[in-house]
Amino acid sequence: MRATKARLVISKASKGTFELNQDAARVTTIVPTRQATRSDELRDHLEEMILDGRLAPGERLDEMELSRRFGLSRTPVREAIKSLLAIGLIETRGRQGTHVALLSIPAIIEMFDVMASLEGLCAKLAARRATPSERAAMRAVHEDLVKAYEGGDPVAFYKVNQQFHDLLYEAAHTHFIAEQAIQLRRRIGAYRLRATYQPGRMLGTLTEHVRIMDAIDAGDPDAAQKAASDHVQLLGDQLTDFISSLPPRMSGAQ
Amino acid sequence: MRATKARLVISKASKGTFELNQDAARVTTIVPTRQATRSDELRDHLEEMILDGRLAPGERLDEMELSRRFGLSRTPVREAIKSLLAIGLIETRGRQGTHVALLSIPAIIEMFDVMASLEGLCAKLAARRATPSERAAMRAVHEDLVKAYEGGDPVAFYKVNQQFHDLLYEAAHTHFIAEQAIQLRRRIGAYRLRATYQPGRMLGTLTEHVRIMDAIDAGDPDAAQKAASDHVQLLGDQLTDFISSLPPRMSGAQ
DNA sequence: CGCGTAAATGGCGTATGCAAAAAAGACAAA
DNA sequence: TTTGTCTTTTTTGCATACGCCATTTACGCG
Repeated sequence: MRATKARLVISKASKGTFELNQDAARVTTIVPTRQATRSDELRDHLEEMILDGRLAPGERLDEMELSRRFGLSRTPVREAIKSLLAIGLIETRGRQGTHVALLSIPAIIEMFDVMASLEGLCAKLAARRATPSERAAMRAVHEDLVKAYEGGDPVAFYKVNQQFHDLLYEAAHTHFIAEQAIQLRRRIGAYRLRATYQPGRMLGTLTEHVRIMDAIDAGDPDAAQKAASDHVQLLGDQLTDFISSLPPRMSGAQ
Repeated sequence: MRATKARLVISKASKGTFELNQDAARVTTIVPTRQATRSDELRDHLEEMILDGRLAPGERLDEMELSRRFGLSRTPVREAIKSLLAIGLIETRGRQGTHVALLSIPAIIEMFDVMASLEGLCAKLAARRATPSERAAMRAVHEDLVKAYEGGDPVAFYKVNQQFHDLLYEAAHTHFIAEQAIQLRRRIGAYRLRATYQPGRMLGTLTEHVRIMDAIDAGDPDAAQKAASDHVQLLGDQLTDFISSLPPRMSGAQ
């Protein structure tokens, strides 16, 4: 198989380019983002598949099958798998191949605990550090979220909601914490999406977001921390209630 | 280079065996732990080298050099690197190879913030869940810690202190949170050791530990959470003060 | 003497082949 | 029927080879 063979373009082409980092009006630094390798693309693609449920928890990831399916050799496949292994999204069971990680319900609860802490930290910092434009951006996205709610589109709601939280991380001006939060969000993303469908959750989200934004605007770090933490905790509670109510076979959790 | 060539046994031989998981008196599940591959060994070894400073922040990791040095081909080296990349211990700068991650001071501060949250969560859970024997074990290790303090041995103190925190995680009966805490502790471990040498830190640690244990014994989750969180936060504050006081060249942080 | 362009070199990403180990299956014996 | 062992097959782990890209260096031209 040579380079002439049709190469599958796996995911978004947002990589392999340059990011223009316009700090001030004058300086324009060019940060060369490493162009995505096939291994990177596959990793992102697999991650996406896991998160949106195309790869169910427990499902097997066969190296050769993936090679065939995506038209590359086993080497990049193995490297992608190694990455996902290190994050904890997948796990190896002896010699029986690698499988999408199964999350126990206690583990999910713990994850939401941690997530709540992280979001709380971000909100606390945002209350101290957010610029006026960042606050405005959050309000603006919140308007979008209201629209998505009124439109009754859970998927759009889920996406816009994610934007809101991204803005929160940005407003906190953190690097490590935001990174951890995003990584954790990925791990529980598959479950989190389901929570959106819970009755009353979308409306609850809206009011909770307002509470967070108000605290940030008021410059009250403690209130912001509590508001954000509670927000995530409520989500987690509702989700775990939901999962617990399902028959074990359907829950996707062992 | 064939298998006959002398193979470097890199690290602890704790893997490649079976773990007996005796749940009750009757059931004995056997969890086959995958035997450590060369890639895994190298990953652990590199991680150790990074943490104890043999690989300095910013130092380059050359694939071929590592292959030569450890007597294996580039493939397992690359896989080990991929794993460390995913964790964030190393990073790739453009096309110039991979380097040990440089931690900025703000990043270190954030890490201690997160660490404080995680420890707080564990303490909170421990206050609710710790068994009498677990509480007793913490007291016992604390006695060792006092002895290490009286003996004036910072390295021993550091190690026993780590034991204490491990016991805290255990008493919390968590899996995910403890895992996260340990992983994070590894990332800031190199800096944390230095904090032990700060004047008054060892004594402070002792009194703070007592506060944590008292809260746990009293069954007061909130007090335990705050005590543990404050404990880590104090450590972090003192450490960042110390690092900030160093000339930039010596700090190991950019 | 400086700058731009082209060749060279070093390193990285990917493909492929081989060997070993473990799981699965078949067959025989108790 | 069940169990134990041997064989087969599947799959993983590692080594090696090759092509490409980027950086660097050297040479020529202005």
